[in-house]
Amino acid sequence: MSTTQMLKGILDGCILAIIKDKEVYGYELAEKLEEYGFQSFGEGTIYPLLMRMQKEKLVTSTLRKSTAGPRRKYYSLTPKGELELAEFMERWDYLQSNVNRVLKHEFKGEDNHA
Amino acid sequence: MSTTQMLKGILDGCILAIIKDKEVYGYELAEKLEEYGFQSFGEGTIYPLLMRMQKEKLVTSTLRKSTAGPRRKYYSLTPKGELELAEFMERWDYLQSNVNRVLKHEFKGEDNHA
DNA sequence: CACATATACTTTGTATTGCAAGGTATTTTT
DNA sequence: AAAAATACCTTGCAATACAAAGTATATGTG
Repeated sequence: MSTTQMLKGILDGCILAIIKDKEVYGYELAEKLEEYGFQSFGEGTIYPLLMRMQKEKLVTSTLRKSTAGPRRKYYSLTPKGELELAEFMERWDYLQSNVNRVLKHEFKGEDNHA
Repeated sequence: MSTTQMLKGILDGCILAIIKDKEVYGYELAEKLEEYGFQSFGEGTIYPLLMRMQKEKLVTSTLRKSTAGPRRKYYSLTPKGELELAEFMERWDYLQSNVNRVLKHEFKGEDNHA
């Protein structure tokens, strides 16, 4: 039971959302996630995830020169990725509702205005 | 990317919350979760989880006779379990905020009243 | 009583995924 | 030339939801 486990299947969606907003490269992504309040993510988390998403054709990548190091791999959403993001948001809303209901001991359909 | 993955580390907390409300046995738990809006959970999910939580001393169990089958194993929270539940709720709030911020593209500290 | 059915719990194995650790390559700075 | 920062990749591990198959107990039916 840790924060780590709770990110499973959720980090994907967050990354899709960030990429949709703006083309991003991996190294930059870790920083962005922190700006949104998340803990700091290591590279062992970010890169494999991005590569997995590319394999599933949710994102595409293009290499671009950097002014301060090796070339960056910029990722952007594919149409399939946009669809996946939309589906993720639905799943997330659903999950949120259910968990919050459990924590407040409200059955579905019950309206329990405190 | 599935709903399954998104439950990791969250289902624990939900079960703790349900048990805190009222002593519950495994078979019954699956039904309860559905009442809260979740999909139906198989036994391969519920039982191992309960046993794991007992191993971690978050819950205790007592066998009681049933009128309609073999004895039921009723679970209730230990003080450690209550603490864990409280910590889970904090983690959950935190996660919820962060994910929702990402989905709305609001940085932390930014107030973005539409 | 024998047999089916529903209830109730256990065990084993698998797939997914976040993450640490170690490795490689490129650019700027000293 | 050497060091440091940037940027990406690979391997291996641990946690966990879940399916599948197994075991045992109570009730109901012929």
